[in-house]
Amino acid sequence: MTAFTIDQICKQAGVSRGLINHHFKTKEDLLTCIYADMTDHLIQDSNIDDPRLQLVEIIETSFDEQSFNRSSLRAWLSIWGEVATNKALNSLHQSRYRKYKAGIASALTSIASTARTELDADSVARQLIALIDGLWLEYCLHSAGFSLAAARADCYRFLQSHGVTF
Amino acid sequence: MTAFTIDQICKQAGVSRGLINHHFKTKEDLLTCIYADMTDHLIQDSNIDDPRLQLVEIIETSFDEQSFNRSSLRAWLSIWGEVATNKALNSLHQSRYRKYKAGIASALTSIASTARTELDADSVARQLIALIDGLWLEYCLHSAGFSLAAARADCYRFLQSHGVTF
DNA sequence: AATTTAGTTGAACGATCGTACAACAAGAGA
DNA sequence: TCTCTTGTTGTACGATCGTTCAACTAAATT
Repeated sequence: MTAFTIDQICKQAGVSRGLINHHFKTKEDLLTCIYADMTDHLIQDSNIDDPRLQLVEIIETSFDEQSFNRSSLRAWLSIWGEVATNKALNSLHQSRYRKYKAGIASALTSIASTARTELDADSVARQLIALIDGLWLEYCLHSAGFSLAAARADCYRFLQSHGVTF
Repeated sequence: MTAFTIDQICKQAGVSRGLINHHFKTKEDLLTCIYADMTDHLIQDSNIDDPRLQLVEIIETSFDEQSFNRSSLRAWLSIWGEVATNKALNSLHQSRYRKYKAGIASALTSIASTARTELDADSVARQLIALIDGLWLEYCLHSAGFSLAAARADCYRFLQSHGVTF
């Protein structure tokens, strides 16, 4: 049951336990910083104009092996547990999710308007986020027979089924 | 950081700590039994003939407030952590997921053949599972503004976008 | 009636967790 | 040079974790 503990972090990072305690007041603080750092790229204003490429960037970075490999699962499990009970981390999660979803919905609306297709942007954005999270979770939970490439392909297929062409 | 501990289970269940230890050799054993119990309905042979209603049943039971409410999140977080490291629980998860996905893909293929539409059943099944898991996770992590009814509606919209009518 | 088995309790154990703290090194600013 | 801040280490403490175990109750079996 090797959980996401400070000792484990120290061992992997090669630093002392006191150092982490110096930089992060509590473990709640540490988890908050980790969460903020891991989700920064999702809410930053994109420097890409093409809404299609904005969606591509989200999908590619969401399944980037370097930042979201299987070993980061334990961190996310701890964060999710804390989001469910910790008020501060929960409100941070709420606001980030809202902005994240709004950005995707905006890109979808832009694409639909040029393609002259009908689309419930908010619902599709929510579905895409859930799809990304669910696929990533299943990728982490399956040691074999589940690749990041397949997950990415599923996301693209999902968008194509809503008229987003690449 | 009130995790999914035996003490917490005892308190909520109103039984002693020794009783759980008597029925479950280790905590790994307990988590395995919980996992098996919570996923039994997903792999049982359905007594429903209509493949559309099979999918409806999966979606409805997946977002059933009585069995999959927010308080079961901690159990799932523990289980997922164990699936990632524990070999026995991992192989159980693998086999259950395979059967779960195969059942959905079979229903989708059946629907597509009668509707004479093209469909990558395996990919859509994988997407649906990820969608369900992702929506449920987001439902648990959002204290407000996210209802089980909305999650169900998203699943039905997803299926409709693949030609499954209700 | 005697014995075995299953159900149940609570206390005790080692291990590990997050936190607090004293101590030291090094560099910046006065 | 002296002081103050910052970075870093290691130890120690109290709380809590999963596990073990002795003990008791009650039903089932012989």
